[in-house]
Amino acid sequence: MKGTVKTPKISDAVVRRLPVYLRYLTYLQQMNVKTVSSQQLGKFLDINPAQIRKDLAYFGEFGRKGIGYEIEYLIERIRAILKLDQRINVVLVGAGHLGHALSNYNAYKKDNMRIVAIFDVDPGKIGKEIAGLTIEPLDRLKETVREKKAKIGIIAVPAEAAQEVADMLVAAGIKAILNFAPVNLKVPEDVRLHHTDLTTELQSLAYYL
Amino acid sequence: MKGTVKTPKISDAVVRRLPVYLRYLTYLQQMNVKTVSSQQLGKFLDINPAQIRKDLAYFGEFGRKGIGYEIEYLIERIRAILKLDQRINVVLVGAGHLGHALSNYNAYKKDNMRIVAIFDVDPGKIGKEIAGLTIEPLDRLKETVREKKAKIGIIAVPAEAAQEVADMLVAAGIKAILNFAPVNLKVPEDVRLHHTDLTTELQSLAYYL
DNA sequence: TAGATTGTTAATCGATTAACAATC
DNA sequence: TAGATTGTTAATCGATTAACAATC
Repeated sequence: MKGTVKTPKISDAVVRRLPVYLRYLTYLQQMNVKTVSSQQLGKFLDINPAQIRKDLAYFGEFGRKGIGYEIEYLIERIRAILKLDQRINVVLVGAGHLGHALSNYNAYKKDNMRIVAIFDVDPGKIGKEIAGLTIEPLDRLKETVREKKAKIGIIAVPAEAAQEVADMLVAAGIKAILNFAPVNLKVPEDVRLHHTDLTTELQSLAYYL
Repeated sequence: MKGTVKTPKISDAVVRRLPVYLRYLTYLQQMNVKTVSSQQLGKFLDINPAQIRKDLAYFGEFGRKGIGYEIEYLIERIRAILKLDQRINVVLVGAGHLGHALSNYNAYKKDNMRIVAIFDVDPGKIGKEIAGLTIEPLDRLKETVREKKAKIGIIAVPAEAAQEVADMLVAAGIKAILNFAPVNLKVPEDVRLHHTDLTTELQSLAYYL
């Protein structure tokens, strides 16, 4: 399938900066600031102002020459770009401490992103509540993903179980996975896989000592 | 330029791949594999073989032409590069669910990296044990960092408290910080700061839906 | 040996930064 | 208006990939 060139290819680096902009803009909004320039944003975030302007310009003309960006409007636009203006349901697999920590992020403000189900294999955990959600057995995954129309899956299980869980998420129709297990997962090309790994973070940090 | 030794500047991207190599090499070692080529490594890790060879060549000639890399030796060398052959003490601030999850990574094999102290401000938590460590009050931070010769600090506190904790870690002499709070911290230039942020990860993932 | 694979240089690709006309 | 700031093109920088002589 070549040729659907509607959107210019946006690099992952750009996409990853958008939530960073969003967070600071939201903070400024709370401070009752109305407009901000790429200069000011860049100074606080340690990002080159030209880069900020370029990042935003991929998606439209959000600023006003001589003025800067109107904060409320820019927040609205970035949220739309990231699809945060729509309801996005997330399922979480693994109800250990990490799973607990993650489910608490649920309380996240006016975000439409919500963890709507938590799964575990441990019979001792199944049936218990975390953050208002009842822990379900893993074999309910596919059914629940369908029922809740979940689009994102989070893997917070031990490394040994992670690939199996990933396969189950894929089989359930999940197209975006955030993996916290310290292992390189294999997923089909049409599934977006992000990986956050404490071990890797700490080990690479050690290099700079 | 005879006599001038150019210290090749190693990019962060390279450093971040080393732990990934290390993890797969360790797996291969457990599988009793003795040697591996950049080709094989690259195929499994989805990394260009030339890049793997180049990454490793920054640090020395670890392979043998026509053969590949001897796994045990390469593991040893990467561990030395990352300073994982030395004892590295880590302090963790924040004994919530995330802190719990992080301290469990302690059990990490033959790693010489160890979380040696956990801090919190909550009087209800101070004195309790996590993973064999007694939670200390935050005002003991400086003293404990010195006593234990800790080199890395992990911030696992709410966003509002994160900058203050960062300042305390810096004041205590910590030179490398891993921040899990969803906020942009300011630290002196000589302090290495890495940031892992669930919110940002999830939000950027939403873009790809 | 001959095939395989490294280490390294050169080529390519992509991302960041500088510069500036347009314009608020 | 005149100063400020965007959006965008051009220049630069850096990272990835290809290619290949050296050699196991």
